[in-house]
Amino acid sequence: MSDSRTAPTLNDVAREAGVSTATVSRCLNAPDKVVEKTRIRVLKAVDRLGYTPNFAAQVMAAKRSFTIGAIIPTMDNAIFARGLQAFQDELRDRGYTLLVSSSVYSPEIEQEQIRALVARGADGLLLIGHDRPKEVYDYLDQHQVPALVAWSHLPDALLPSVGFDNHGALRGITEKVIDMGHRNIAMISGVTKGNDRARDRVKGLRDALRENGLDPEQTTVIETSYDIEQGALAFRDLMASTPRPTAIICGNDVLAVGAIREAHKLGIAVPDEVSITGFDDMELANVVTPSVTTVHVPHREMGRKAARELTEMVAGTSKGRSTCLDTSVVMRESLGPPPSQAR
Amino acid sequence: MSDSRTAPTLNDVAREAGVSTATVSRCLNAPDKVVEKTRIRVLKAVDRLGYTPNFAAQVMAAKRSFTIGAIIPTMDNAIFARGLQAFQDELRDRGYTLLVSSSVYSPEIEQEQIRALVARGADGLLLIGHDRPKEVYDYLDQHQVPALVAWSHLPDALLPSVGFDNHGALRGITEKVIDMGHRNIAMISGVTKGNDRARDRVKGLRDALRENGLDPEQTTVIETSYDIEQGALAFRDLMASTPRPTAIICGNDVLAVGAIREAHKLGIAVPDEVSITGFDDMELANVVTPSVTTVHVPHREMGRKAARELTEMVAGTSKGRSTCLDTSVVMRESLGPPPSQAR
DNA sequence: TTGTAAGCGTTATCAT
DNA sequence: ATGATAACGCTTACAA
Repeated sequence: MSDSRTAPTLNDVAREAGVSTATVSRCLNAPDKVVEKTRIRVLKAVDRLGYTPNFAAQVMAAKRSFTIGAIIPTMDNAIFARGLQAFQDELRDRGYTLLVSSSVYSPEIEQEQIRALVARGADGLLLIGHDRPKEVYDYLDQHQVPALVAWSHLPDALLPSVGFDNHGALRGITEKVIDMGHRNIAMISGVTKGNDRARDRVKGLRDALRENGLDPEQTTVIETSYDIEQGALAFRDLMASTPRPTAIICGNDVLAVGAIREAHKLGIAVPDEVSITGFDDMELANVVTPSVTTVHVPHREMGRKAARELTEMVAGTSKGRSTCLDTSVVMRESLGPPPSQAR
Repeated sequence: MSDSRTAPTLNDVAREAGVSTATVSRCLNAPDKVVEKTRIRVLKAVDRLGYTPNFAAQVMAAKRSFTIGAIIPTMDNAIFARGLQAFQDELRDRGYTLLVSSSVYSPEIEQEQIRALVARGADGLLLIGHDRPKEVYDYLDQHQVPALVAWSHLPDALLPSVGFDNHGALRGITEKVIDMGHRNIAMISGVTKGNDRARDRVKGLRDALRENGLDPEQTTVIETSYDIEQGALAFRDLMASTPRPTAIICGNDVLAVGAIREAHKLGIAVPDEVSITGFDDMELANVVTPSVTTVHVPHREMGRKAARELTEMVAGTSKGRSTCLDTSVVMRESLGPPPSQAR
């Protein structure tokens, strides 16, 4: 039917239907502005040719893409999966398409991906956390691209955020650990450089210790990447130190699971000999043995709320409102009182 | 510096540097076609204005985007994460950007996402599995978009694929189970509709049973979505049936982990009372207790190979070669001999 | 080596 | 209600 092996354009459709390109465009974008008879004819032509609008051309002409970009630190584990899926679902409902890419926890790559997404006409951007070079913010400002931060909440940051209080959450779980009777506590944290969530969590630990008369300076904090293997390694180190901590607070469930696995391997009973806690309440946390006491984060709600807020920002209905969602500690098996000889 | 609150264009740069737009374009795309002195002047202007090329315009003019799209069934768990990360890494090395979206296991959404990605000028597409309406293939054909299938390998499919033999892999693990002495085997499978991987795995089970003198008709196969909770539910059903199976083969590690968790809850010992196997060798599988005997899939290798093949297809260097990667059974704790009274 | 200008496929503003 | 036609920002012959 078509003259050659190439995608049909508006022009082809117009010719096929015997109308102008303007009419075809209207049929597609404002059907009520064209009389039924012509419309049917045009739509038939569209069907016959299998026409799909060229997006690049649309973006150029309309300066609007109904596309939202999201850049997450990693796709390699499920930390961001649930929240992002909810984000996409809500966006779909609102007529937007989500494009995702990963920065592999590298600021340079994130910057590159931001440029890629913006250049691609993304109407808005979802970013994770607030930590990034100032020039990125300048860039967003110059290009007038609305951006929203998730997974972190800072009231007076450069960008609005739909997140939660990482500092408070970790302080909360630390308090539970202290209430259990633990006095010798260590932490396995994610890499804090360029990661405000990880940094706030460590701060939360320190503050909770201080407020309870414990010395933050005497507390070991091992920093490592979010990886089961790394969690295991860090745990092994911690168990070799004297005095051995009776509770290990992990900055993330993945690390906690790594620690639990290593404990199992070393024949150290959890929580009888050492307690372990996580953060995120990933599915993983409730599946390992013992199940992980952790901080529950309302990922789905965060994703949905972020989608709503960001689309409103894009539509110009909102200047960007920040939301702080509640987290809670989920008590499971991996946290118990310290062994009696340690008292 | 800039006249207004809008992104600078080629024209702005050209004016700023006192050259034509063609020269600016050349500086960016073919630097050696312009003399050093001009180039420096231009690049300075680019810098000063914070210029980023408008991608839509580039795509329209050059009909090339250096973008690859991937549509995966879900981001909600880690099944595709590892392979996809490797895919992206390799693409980056080759100068391509990856855009991912999820179809939520729905053919309609997949189709919509394909159109979105193609309309956005994706140079090539990565799809999961071969099962989809013919019109999708027609669409890809008409738009001349190279596409590659992963996670599945079918020699004579419409699209080339870099995957593995789902049928053979499940047959392989079933044989191990039979060799262990099991005669009463059941399966918890993923949804097979529109999913050739899941379907091939079920077929693999049936064939292995038949080849070993067992009756596939007498074997219960429960079909459910890839979800820990669903795996748990299915396991509970299976345990309530008579005669109770002594081994449960799961179509996926997520299901296996759900089953293990439920066994734990029901006080059924794994593998002493019932053996459980998985598929994929996700990180998860080696972290639960007992660890899951499963089919190892070379996800990273698959991702890298797929990226190489697809970029070659895009470049026109390859017409699309299919590769079948090897899988292997990883023996862990969840598979053991059947309880003696069941013999 | 550099500039000119014709597209690329839409949308949107005017006319008609 | 429909049709011309000028953008949109870039690439790329072709000219100079």
